[in-house]
Amino acid sequence: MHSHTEENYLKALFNLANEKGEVSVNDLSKILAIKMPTVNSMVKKLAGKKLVHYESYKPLRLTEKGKKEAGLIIRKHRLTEMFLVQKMGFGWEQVHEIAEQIEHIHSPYFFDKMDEMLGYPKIDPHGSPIPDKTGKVDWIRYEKLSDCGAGETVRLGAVIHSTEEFLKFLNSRKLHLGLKIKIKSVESFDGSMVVSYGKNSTETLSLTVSERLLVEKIG
Amino acid sequence: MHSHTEENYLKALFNLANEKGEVSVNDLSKILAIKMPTVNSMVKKLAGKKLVHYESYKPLRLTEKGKKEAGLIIRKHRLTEMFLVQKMGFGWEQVHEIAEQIEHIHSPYFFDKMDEMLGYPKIDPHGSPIPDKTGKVDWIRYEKLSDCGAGETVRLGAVIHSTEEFLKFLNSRKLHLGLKIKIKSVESFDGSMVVSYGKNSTETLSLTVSERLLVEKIG
DNA sequence: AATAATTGTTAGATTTGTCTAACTTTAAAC
DNA sequence: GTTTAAAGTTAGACAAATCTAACAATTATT
Repeated sequence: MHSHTEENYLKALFNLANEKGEVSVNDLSKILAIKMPTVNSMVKKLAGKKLVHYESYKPLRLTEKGKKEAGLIIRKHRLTEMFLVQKMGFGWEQVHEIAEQIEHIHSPYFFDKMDEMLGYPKIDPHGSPIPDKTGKVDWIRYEKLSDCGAGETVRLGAVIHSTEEFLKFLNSRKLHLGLKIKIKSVESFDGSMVVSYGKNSTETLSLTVSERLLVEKIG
Repeated sequence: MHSHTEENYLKALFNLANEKGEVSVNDLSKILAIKMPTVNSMVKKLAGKKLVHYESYKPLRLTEKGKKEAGLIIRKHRLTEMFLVQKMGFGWEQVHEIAEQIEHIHSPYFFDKMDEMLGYPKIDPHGSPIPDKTGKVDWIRYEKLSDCGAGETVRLGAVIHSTEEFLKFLNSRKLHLGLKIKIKSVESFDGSMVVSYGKNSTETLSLTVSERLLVEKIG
């Protein structure tokens, strides 16, 4: 089908589009750690395959075909992460690197089997939605914890920009998906939040952290 | 570490050496479906990395380093096959293609976890030995069923040249590892064998089949 | 032993994905 | 509204892994 390399470009385009809206050659270059001229020639190649809409000096956009392909790769990535956590006992902070490689495996049976064993999960271990078999993503509308106010109670639904570093930090604070969090107060000058969750503990979360936690309001 | 391509050459060299003793550029070329000049330049490159002993017009030999690297790749392949069969419910005829891809994943944790979940298996689903963590293989000395005689009773220990086609054939005859087989007679003119196993069944196995079944004599 | 067939090697072209250097266009700053 | 900075593009080089064509060495055949 597509090369390992092409798949990485598609995936990066997909993810960047969902984070920032418009995607530039420069963004792609930074995220992939590949120089701009290389990216430029590659997106032209992808445009030739009708995976990307490309016009000089204009933002990059995936075609419908490109979105579907990207969605299917991300599906493999997220199913793998879920499998690694649920069936192999890895921590949510350990699975990205491995899934990054396994997502390129070509074998419908393999991923279908994972899906089946996992009971057709809708989200991955970080709360991100798993695209369906057509590559379509069912976006869950969460809001950032940082956009919530004092007195509100929320449930932690997903984590974004989930680097190993950040996930280890969350582990150390016993912060996990599904956790009910009460916002006690918000410091207006630095945006830090005092919250409580779990065993009566009281914790302070910096804005850097609360911006990366996606929640739904409850009660 | 090494490229995907290099790993495939090492694995092929290792397997060929264990099947035929000496390995030629031509053998490698055929097994990898890569033209001889390409193979020639590649083995020189591997020689440059001290993985292969190379001299013009002489048979190819893996160095100790090469054997170790190859053993570790084969370890990953066979652990994966075992995992797919034991933990994911695949049939022994379905796992080769998938393992062929997963063997190139770089992640000690991933394979260690498989190993642990499987209880540190010594053989794969086809009876081939799984190299240890240093890449060393503990060869099991089986003999071919075709080398056994009438009246002998044997246990099926391994299958060689196990293509999907062949394994499906074995499935259809209910032939599986560990099965006790009694040799009733051997046709001298074509080498075919009349055997019995399982539920009193009587089967005839062609030489083509009995040459690919490795057994140990029992009682 | 001479000849034919097979195997191995060399040389040079091709593709993919990368780079650097130089130039152009668009956007930002003053 | 110039000028400067950032982003984008073009051109050309390069490494990895492949190929074909031509030639050389070894092995097999008669």
